[in-house]
Amino acid sequence: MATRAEAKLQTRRSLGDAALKLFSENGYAETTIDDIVEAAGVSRRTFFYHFPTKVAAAFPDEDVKSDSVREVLETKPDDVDGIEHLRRTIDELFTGRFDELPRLRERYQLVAAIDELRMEDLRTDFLYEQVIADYLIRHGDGSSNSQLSARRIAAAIVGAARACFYTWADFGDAFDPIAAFRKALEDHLPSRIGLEVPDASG
Amino acid sequence: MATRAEAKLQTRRSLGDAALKLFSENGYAETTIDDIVEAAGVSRRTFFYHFPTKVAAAFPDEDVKSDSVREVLETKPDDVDGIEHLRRTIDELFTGRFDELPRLRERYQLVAAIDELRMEDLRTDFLYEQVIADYLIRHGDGSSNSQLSARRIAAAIVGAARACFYTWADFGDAFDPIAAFRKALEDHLPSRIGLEVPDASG
DNA sequence: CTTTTTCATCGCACTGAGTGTAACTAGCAT
DNA sequence: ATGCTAGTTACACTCAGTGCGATGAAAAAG
Repeated sequence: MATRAEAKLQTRRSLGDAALKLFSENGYAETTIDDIVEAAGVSRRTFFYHFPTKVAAAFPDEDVKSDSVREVLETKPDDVDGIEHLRRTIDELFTGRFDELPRLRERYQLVAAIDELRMEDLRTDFLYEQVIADYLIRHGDGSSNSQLSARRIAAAIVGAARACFYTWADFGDAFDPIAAFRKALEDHLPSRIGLEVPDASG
Repeated sequence: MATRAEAKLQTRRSLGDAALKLFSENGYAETTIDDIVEAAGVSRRTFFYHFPTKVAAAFPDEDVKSDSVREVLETKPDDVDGIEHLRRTIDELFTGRFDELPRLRERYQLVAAIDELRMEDLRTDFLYEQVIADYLIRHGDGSSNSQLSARRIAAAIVGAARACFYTWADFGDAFDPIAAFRKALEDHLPSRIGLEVPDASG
């Protein structure tokens, strides 16, 4: 065992791997935390040192928090338009998730199959949806229609991201999720900040 | 106490009311099921006879299941087009939720404010999203782009419904959620079954 | 009106997720 | 070498949710 940080990461990986393996083999409900820690060779309490909940073990690399995205959105460079800044941020956020191929696709096939994992995925999706909606609402005129548009756009974008992920989990290399998402982003993001049409047309 | 059915409904209402009251006053995590059943004057076991989980008590009138929507979708009349049948079904599903005004808006303000309730709301939303996506996928050509379009459309529609609800919870009578949703439905549903453009333009 | 069945309610004991606390120990900085 | 930090551990606890069986009154059957 070398450095402390490595050892920590090691146990986290062990727990995540064991969890994913047991979830896929025996089912989510049928797997207890005691099963996971036994397979990983650590104590029960250690599990909760690394993960706040049972489902969280299935997403051990989920580090990007919605708060950090909020911060990025607030530090807009002066030379880019507000919508363009948003577009770039979302684009990076989406494409950044594809760094750790190919285990990602295996994971998402499992996420698509297991209810509880899909719900956790949906939970984080919704956090991003809120961040985007808040950003658009803040740049709107405060009217109900402006708020509605903002919420619709945010939901459509995040929903499109989810659609890309699941279609990719289904079709694999025959489908390019990044290109598909970029197209969706173009479709749904208005060209300028004074928005009223939630779905732009080419 | 008259009929058994009335008494049952009475108990269910008591539990739902007590839960909503305690959630809003003391917070969700701070409210235990023992608190709820004490306030409602029934036993702990009775709670789980009426509701499968703690969150479910906040949605005591949620009877429409996604399975029943699936059935409706499968019994398409011959004289209407597939997309039109879908449009009508979704429209009815959405507008049907506004039958029990005005307690609905009060409830949704709470749902918007409490994380755990929003998640439960999102859970049912996603069930509908899957039903719609499956319907569209079944009518597609089986290609990855067809599946992607189906998923995007379903996500955009259900997301728009959610946007309408939350905007309505915020603005109240100054905002007409039904009209807003009908417009969203027009925007996102393609005019015919051979779909390739996820977002139609008027 | 009597008998039988149904079912909403209740009590009890149990599993499993998640937390608080405090102790231990190996890596780390000075 | 020494004190500090932080990953790990054991124990005890709360609370959500389940299984099972009992009760009593409404409802149906005779």
